[in-house]
Amino acid sequence: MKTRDKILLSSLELFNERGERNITTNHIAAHLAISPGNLYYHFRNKSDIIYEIFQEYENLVDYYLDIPEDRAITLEDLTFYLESVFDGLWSYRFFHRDLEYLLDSDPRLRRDYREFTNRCLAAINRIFGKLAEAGIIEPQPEELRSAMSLNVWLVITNWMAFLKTAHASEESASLTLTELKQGIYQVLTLEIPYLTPEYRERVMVLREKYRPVLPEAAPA
Amino acid sequence: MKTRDKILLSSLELFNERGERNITTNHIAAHLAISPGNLYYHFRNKSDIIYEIFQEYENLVDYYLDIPEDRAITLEDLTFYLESVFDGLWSYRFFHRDLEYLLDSDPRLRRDYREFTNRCLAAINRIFGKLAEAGIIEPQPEELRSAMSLNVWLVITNWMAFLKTAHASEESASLTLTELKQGIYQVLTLEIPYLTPEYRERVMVLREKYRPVLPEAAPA
DNA sequence: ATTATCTATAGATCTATAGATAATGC
DNA sequence: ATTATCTATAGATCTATAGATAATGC
Repeated sequence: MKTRDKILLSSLELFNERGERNITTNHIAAHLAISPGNLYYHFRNKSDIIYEIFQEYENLVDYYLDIPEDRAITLEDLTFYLESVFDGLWSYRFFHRDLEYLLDSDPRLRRDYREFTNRCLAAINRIFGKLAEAGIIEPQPEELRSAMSLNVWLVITNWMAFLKTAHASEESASLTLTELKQGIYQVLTLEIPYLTPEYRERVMVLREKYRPVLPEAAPA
Repeated sequence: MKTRDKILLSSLELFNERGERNITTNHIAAHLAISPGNLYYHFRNKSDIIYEIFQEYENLVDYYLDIPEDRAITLEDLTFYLESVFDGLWSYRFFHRDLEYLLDSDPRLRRDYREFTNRCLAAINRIFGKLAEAGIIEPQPEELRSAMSLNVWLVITNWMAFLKTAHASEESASLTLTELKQGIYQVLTLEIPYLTPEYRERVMVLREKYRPVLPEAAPA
């Protein structure tokens, strides 16, 4: 593998494990056993590395959220979308952790991320529309559907922070992909009141598979 | 005012305006026109300053979320709780922005914040219970009520990040308390399907007051 | 010839303390 | 006497570059 790609890969790994804020260009170079000078030969600075990693993330999610126009949607499709989005969040989990700082530091990233969010919201909205067409949920007015889509997005993008800050009783290192996917339980909770009688039971069974194991309130 | 209190106040102000990550002990001292040495006379380090500020935040929210045991809850109470929580978020808005890093840096804060979250979740849960008692929403099984409470919490604590990252078209500095409170619209959206016929219209009118003005998709 | 890499380092911070001095409260 | 403050600074990073050297591809 080319050094340039190794830098991107190691950076992602280190960012995910220890947080972007805790990783400097020195750390990345040291981890790869190359000189800092070499790293700066391939990238102008840390921001450029992050920007490229974001573009990978964006492409991945865009690819998964490509909603078919020509056919009806199924419960299996819905499961796939949810699983994929949480897979993406997991692989690039450093990103949302320091999102605000990253966007403040790089105008390109701010612009791209805003558009990315809009695409995701539009995709969620379209999924709600197709779920209604498929008779899985009751159709809702556009106004409500948009607000619901936004709530889905807020729950999805905040679930990991919740796990890392409130759930984990000790070090945050212990977070697993399985726990992360329990966020699907929370997303499906949002849809319960809108389910059609025909699908209600099937969705409840699906939801049950992701039930989070919440911690006891910590002892005083 | 005592220098110690001035340090706490200025720190909060600077953290909120420019982000905790961008503010060093030097910045705080310079802003107050005192020497760094003086700052370190009053606080052992930045973490200690943040910990005290968190305790203020915690006390404020605990005070607002004191749910009365002896009487029924009204729609005005609900409005008060929602407004208060967003007021608290606004006053200490730096906190959630860098939450994960802050908790990783200070075990006391991690422990306290976890308990704080649990108290907030319990309060939301209790509010749902009392709303049902008051005939504002339909009663729901405990299982569902807990999941709903968690979703409310996820929406509340992520709304500001959404505004700052996706909504704001230019600099993040422009965020206002009014925009922040439009998060109430999103929270009330979660409750719509559970409203009783008697209260449905009144809650919809209340919700309408907080309707967010969402941005157009940015031009390419 | 061009591309990739290393060594060495300047310059910019930041944290935190030691030690001297000034201000305050009995 | 005690509390509050300042000056000065050591020590630890981190970013980013200049300039030399090594490796690679025609």
